[in-house]
Amino acid sequence: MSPYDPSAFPPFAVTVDLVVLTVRRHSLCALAVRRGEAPFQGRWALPGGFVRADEDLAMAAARELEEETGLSAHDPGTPAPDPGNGAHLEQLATYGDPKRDPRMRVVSVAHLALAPDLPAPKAGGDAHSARWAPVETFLEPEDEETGALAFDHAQILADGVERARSKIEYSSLATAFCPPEFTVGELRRVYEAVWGVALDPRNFHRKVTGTPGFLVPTGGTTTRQGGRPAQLFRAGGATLLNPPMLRPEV
Amino acid sequence: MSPYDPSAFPPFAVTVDLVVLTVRRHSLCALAVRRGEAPFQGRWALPGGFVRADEDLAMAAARELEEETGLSAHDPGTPAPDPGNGAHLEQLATYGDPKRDPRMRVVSVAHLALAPDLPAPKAGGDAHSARWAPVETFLEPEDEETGALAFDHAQILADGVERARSKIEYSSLATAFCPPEFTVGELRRVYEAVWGVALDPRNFHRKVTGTPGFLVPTGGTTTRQGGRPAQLFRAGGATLLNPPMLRPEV
DNA sequence: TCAAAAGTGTTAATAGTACACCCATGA
DNA sequence: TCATGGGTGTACTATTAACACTTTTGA
Repeated sequence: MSPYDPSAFPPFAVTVDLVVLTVRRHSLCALAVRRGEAPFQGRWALPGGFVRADEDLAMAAARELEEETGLSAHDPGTPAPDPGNGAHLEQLATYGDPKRDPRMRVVSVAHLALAPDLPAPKAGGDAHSARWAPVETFLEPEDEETGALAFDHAQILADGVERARSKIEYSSLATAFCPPEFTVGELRRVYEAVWGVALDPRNFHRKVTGTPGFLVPTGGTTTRQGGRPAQLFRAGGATLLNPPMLRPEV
Repeated sequence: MSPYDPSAFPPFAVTVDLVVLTVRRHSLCALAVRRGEAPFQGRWALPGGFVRADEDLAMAAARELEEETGLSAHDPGTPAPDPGNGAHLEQLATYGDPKRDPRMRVVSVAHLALAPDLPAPKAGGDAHSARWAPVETFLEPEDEETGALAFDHAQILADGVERARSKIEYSSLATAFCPPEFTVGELRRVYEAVWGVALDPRNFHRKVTGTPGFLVPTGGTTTRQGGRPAQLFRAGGATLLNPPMLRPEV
């Protein structure tokens, strides 16, 4: 066989699908859009679309993210250039089962985006309906109507959630769910929402403030959570946490 | 825009490329094949090929692996069904820069395979030349002739090596580099080769034998490494190590 | 008898856990 | 004044790192 014969190859469509996660009201939420056409018409799905002919995969994902949410994306490597409305974006995995789309052979390169809770709902470039809902709504749907994502999107979402849950253990990625300036308590509530556990506020405080490069104080304080004023922090330069945050068992 | 219009989409070729790693003579080695045709004719490249029209991505990767090495693949989830010549195989990442192949738009879904040192060299289904070489040969090539992989394969290899290096920290994946039965010392030399560090044999022994489910003794012993006879072990059922192996700094 | 690798014991330093306790604000 | 989170101190435990020491083989 000739492994690189350019003349004879089966044609594929390539799409990007997005797992967009945020933390709202103490729970981890994902963005879903309602499908306007067959197949799976009327069902909820992950946002996504075709990769264009001249476009890199990361570019396509960033474009789709911007179209759906108004968020600009920044690469994992570089710190947020636009802290106001930037989101973390990284490639997740690729899904290529021959039967995953009933119409044709589609390979989808899924991406994972993590965003702070958006003050503006969704900047709808398109007029289609979209919503944030707790990930359990889609992963353990009680009702086909409100849950049960189209295609293999439930699997993609599950993989994205798992990636987020494990990656905040050993990286500073949890700050991607926070506004540009945030308190230690707000960061702790992100961990609690993503992991679905309760953490000791005292030990958490010592841990994150004691990890060099994780948080840098801005000098300001806030009382937006009530109680004693809390120091405000920005995300520091460190991306890898050593030692990691420990996710409680059970 | 219509995100799922099946009639108008740019056609892509989809390939799988393989980062196949093994440990030989105390160093981490990768499999490369020599390209017989343009572009990059005569240069070394990662093994790979087109995904067929009716084939899943994992199937395509397993097929290419078998064609190149004679190794059967087993999924990360399931324990090796054929401990004799099975390899660990998992998806790595997808590379889709529009210019990564000068001929046409090719999206490559890279996979990572980890195999024990093969007694038989390579079962060449094809007659093309192939070789194992230390990963540094390709990642820091002193000479274009012997190193310098084709396309973006140096980046793919670097990503695969990084994945392997980090994953043996918190999983039992290092056993994929070992024969079906192995000693603690052999497992330690795998860690040392992959990380490029020296580990304390005494603490390593306590650590791996004390982690439940990591290793199960077979009852046999061997003196194939010289010195006092060492117990033989098989890989246990555990896939996640908690607490993880710690990679020394620097 | 010696070298080489396997394996055990011990100890000091480090890091995590569980809580008692105080602080600064708004209502 | 009280409730609410923010933040510090401290004792206890678990894990790691360093290394002395014994065991069992082949040469």
